[in-house]
Amino acid sequence: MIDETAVRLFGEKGYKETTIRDISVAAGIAEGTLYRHYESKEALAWQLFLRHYTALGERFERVQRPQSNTRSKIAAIIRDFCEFYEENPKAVEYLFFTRHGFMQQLTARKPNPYLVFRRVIRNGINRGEIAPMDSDVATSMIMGIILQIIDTRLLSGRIKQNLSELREPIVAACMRVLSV
Amino acid sequence: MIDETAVRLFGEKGYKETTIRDISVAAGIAEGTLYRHYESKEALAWQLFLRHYTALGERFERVQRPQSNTRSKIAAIIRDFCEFYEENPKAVEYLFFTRHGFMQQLTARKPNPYLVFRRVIRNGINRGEIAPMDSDVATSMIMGIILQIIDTRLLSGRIKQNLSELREPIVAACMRVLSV
DNA sequence: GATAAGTGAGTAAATGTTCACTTACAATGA
DNA sequence: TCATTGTAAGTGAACATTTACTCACTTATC
Repeated sequence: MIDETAVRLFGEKGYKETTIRDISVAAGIAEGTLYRHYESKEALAWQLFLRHYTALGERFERVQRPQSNTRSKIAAIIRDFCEFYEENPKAVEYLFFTRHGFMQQLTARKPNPYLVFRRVIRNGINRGEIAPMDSDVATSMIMGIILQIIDTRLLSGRIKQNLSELREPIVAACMRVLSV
Repeated sequence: MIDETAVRLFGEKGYKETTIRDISVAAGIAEGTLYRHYESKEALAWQLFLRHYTALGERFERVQRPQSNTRSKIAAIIRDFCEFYEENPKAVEYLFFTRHGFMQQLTARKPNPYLVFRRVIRNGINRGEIAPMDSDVATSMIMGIILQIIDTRLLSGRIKQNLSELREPIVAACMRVLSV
């Protein structure tokens, strides 16, 4: 309960603007209770970030592996991202839209969605299944397409469809970016 | 001096994590001085946001107008965005990466980069110069491609090139997304 | 009965804002 | 030309509020 509430509030309002009081009230516990589970607000935020980021990386790895060619690997990851968002939108908002400094603190040891994605793209380029290009640039472009749609939906409300309804147009656009 | 310093700090650290003290020290003024120019910290942040967001919208309008077809209008806007970022990276970071709630408070009265971009895309679709698609989704995809490259560069340092070096690959990728 | 989990008033530090006072300077009048 | 006056800008100590965190004490669980 603490964890879900904290992720939700961090995602909705941001780290700094979410207070321990906010979390404890929303989770229905006392402020002191939180410190039985986490050493500090910072430790709470970091552990939640790492847990969800790693979980997403593991999912990406799991869905791309059984696919035989680059095109279907990439499509599988994008579809999985859409699904993950529908399951846990607040986690995605927390991971990608909150300006915690946690991205910089990541090591390559644990599953990392960005790196999984990049490896698939890089392999695709090496095998000649994708037009040659900088793999970091390509990965950023693809992630940007997805994330900005989510962001526009959230902030402006101009996009009315669910992400799952937009899944195939997103896949198609990403394929065009990679010329695959 | 106050304005430049505030935009820089808001962009680097975020609104909430930037204190009045931070700004006044960095700008070399007393804390009280700030309140001779702005009514509150919130008013400062909002006015700076509006000023830069409007300026970007005006630029987009100015560079797209003389172009004769949709393809070159879009290319002109994207190139101008890259240029704007090189001129004032902190402003871009503040406008697009800081989770202020200001996007929601915008009216359509003043020049708005998103809406300029969307209108060009929409007109292109109506004239048959772009494949039919939801114009909000298309606009988000294009902006996402650019913004995520900036973001990855900033947060992970994996992308080493300047944005201007990546300008033409970005334009090409956006064209492919719009099938134009 | 021992260990873990829960509680919430209390604490010290941080932060946005105020205000009485000072400085800068342009306009006015002799 | 100099003195006077009015206005805007600058200053930073003081203030009230917020906030992360602590701790002595209680409750639950095995």
